[in-house]
Amino acid sequence: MIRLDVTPRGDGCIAISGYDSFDLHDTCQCGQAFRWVRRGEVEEGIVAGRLLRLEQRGPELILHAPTGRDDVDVVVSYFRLSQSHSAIEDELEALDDVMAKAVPASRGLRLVAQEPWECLISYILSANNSVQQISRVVEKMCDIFGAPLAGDGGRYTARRGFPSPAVLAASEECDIRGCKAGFRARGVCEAAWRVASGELDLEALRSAPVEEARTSLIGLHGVGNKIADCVLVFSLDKFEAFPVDVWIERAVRHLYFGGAPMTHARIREFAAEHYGALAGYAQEYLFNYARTHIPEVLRGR
DNA sequence: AGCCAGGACACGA
DNA sequence: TCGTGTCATGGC
Repeated sequence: MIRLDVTPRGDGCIAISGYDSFDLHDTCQCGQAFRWVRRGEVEEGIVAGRLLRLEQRGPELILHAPTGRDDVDVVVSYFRLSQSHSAIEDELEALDDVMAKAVPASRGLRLVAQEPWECLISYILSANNSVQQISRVVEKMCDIFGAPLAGDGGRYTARRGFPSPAVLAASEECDIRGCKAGFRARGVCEAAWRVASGELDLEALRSAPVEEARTSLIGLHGVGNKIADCVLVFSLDKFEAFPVDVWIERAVRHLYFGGAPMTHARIREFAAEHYGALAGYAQEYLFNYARTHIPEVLRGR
């Protein structure tokens, strides 16, 4: 547990400092969450219906024009700033020579605590899709179905909050398709029905055992192992999960097994055994590393 | 023009 | 239980 310093400043900003290893841009732009927009040095995002505008200046994280005093709490818990992240990075780096390269390449990359509902829908939209396109579809859904932001009054952005389960449950599948969701629209609607009706309680999954939570998620149309694992790691604090996508598959095969073909099941098995409770963190460093170093990876380092 | 993207699913062998 | 075609959409 880390003690943070929170300092209100004359210009209306609030400065947060005292956290250890944290890189704002890497964390916001790595593709784990889809609503962060980089505007110069400022990262603009919407969390819990609040507009957050953040800037990292050396050891300080500046929160621009907070709309309420508990914006700080949202920022701290979303980025897990009270957590000692360098301890996790140290442990991973010491684990093997792949991590010894992957971690320094993205030092300060955090696993953010997304809201489970937004995370679930975002990742249903991620199936066979690109980060860029996922972001575009999510933003369009917010434009059409989302509520205006509390407190902002349109001063800084015209963006809206993520649509509630009730609103999406009341929408038509063809309207979701209109946001360019494609074949994923059915899964979005079905998830909305199940959550809005109370049949699926996402918050309750946070305190459930991993396997139980995974089984509940996989019961949804359009949610298989990979997407379930993303929801588990990125929003339900199940850091032992290890989402295997095309990039992770390449990274594990080429960096650990000499390029030999492997099933996803075998990769997940390897991750559980090799990374244990830190698998989710390892996965995020590998994902970034593979995406930025993939030519070397494919050429055999 | 074709291949790929933070996959899942139904189908057939 | 394993592979394979299919599903929208857009960027490269």
